Amino acid sequence: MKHEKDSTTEQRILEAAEKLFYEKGFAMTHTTDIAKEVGCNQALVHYYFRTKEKLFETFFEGKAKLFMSAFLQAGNDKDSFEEKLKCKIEAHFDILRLNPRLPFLLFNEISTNPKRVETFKVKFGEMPKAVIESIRNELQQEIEKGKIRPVNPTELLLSIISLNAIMFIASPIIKIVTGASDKDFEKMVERRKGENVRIILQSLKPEGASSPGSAGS
Amino acid sequence: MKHEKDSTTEQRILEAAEKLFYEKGFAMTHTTDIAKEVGCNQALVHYYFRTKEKLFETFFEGKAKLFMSAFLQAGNDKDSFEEKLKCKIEAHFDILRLNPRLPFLLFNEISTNPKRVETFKVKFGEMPKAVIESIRNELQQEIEKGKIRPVNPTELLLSIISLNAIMFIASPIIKIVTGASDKDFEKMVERRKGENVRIILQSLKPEGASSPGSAGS
DNA sequence: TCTCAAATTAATAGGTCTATTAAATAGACT
DNA sequence: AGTCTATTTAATAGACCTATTAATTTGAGA
Repeated sequence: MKHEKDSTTEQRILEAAEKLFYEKGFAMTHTTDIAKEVGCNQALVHYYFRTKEKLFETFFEGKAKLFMSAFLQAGNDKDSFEEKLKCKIEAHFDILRLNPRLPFLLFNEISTNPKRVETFKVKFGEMPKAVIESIRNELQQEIEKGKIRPVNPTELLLSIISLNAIMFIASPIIKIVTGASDKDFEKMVERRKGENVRIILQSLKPEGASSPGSAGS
Repeated sequence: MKHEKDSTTEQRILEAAEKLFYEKGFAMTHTTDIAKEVGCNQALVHYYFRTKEKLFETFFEGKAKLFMSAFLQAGNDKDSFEEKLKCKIEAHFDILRLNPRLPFLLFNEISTNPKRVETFKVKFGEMPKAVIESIRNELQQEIEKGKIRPVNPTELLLSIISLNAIMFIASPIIKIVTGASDKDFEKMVERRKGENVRIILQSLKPEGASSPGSAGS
């Protein structure tokens, strides 16, 4: 009677599935591929996860939470608003760096598969709202002090997520366009992290701060 | 003998394919689906496009160029650098608004299918480089005048693309998180266009422009 | 009307993928 | 050793998908 959780085979199947789902998406990954990757019989994949759909959901749910987790914890010990925000941005960026295919997969599955939307709603729950409210609070204080211009927290969050995610979503195109090697690209990624912090912080500054030319409307 | 280009059927098949490829991606769209969408026999799809692969490439190539086209034409008649840039950003944004699934598809296919990378290289050719060089020129002049801080044109382009694309890539998540209706979302999109211009322009301002607090590193 | 090519369809070969089934294996416990 | 359960495999049913083929329809021109 052997049934320890995370024993070996089940775990290894899930890991192989993760790798392949990341690489090729749901539709292009077959249970046979997964079995081959693990080196086991294809029926085993179904033995443990019943259907490919369920296997994918296990994987998907596991990853979904990771995505925004950075915004909740990081930087709460820091004093200044800017430091806190910087920490959150960087923490999020680092999570994505460790899971470069994650944002893509998230957007992909939610866009193409109505089922995922439900999963996402249920599993994500109120987390994003909590994140947004927490940011709204912080923002409010700074806005009242006149240190930053009025900003919608949702939009701020979107800006951060988009700037952070894009390096990883667009990496193949970036490599093509710039002709960067993997090592070059790694450097670009690191640079980009700082750049994103700068862009965000600078975008928060109040109006009329050294505006050149006639930047009308 | 009937062989006018863009007659009807071939066109309609391509359009149906576009719709479905956008919605469900390459792998999840079947030639039978396309035929059903058109209301014709499935063999017709193959009659006109030989293989599903070729059909997709026709579609893909057609769309790929659209993506960056905005940066080449728009705003070249404007005087100030800021106006020019604003035009380009907005033109690009508007293209995406008309083709909301385009950025996603582009990233998706290039990421998951090595074949696409080649197609992209060949068909895109030097276009992105031309765009980048053109921007580099404009930037250089402004940087020398001290009106903006030193910025890598590639990174600027990436920032613009990412900010513009994200509304459309992430729209399902945004709708879930914010609970926005389609109409609300449409407003958000419009707002976002202006916001992106502002973020980009502000991010270009030189250092030390009304920096609040101790914005160290 | 007759002819011929293009357009369209019905039918199906051939391949692949998921999921199930039944049988074989291994390991713990008696 | 013998039993029992969990694990693993081989085999295959059943769907479904792409692509091809051969036959049918359509329409334009001789």
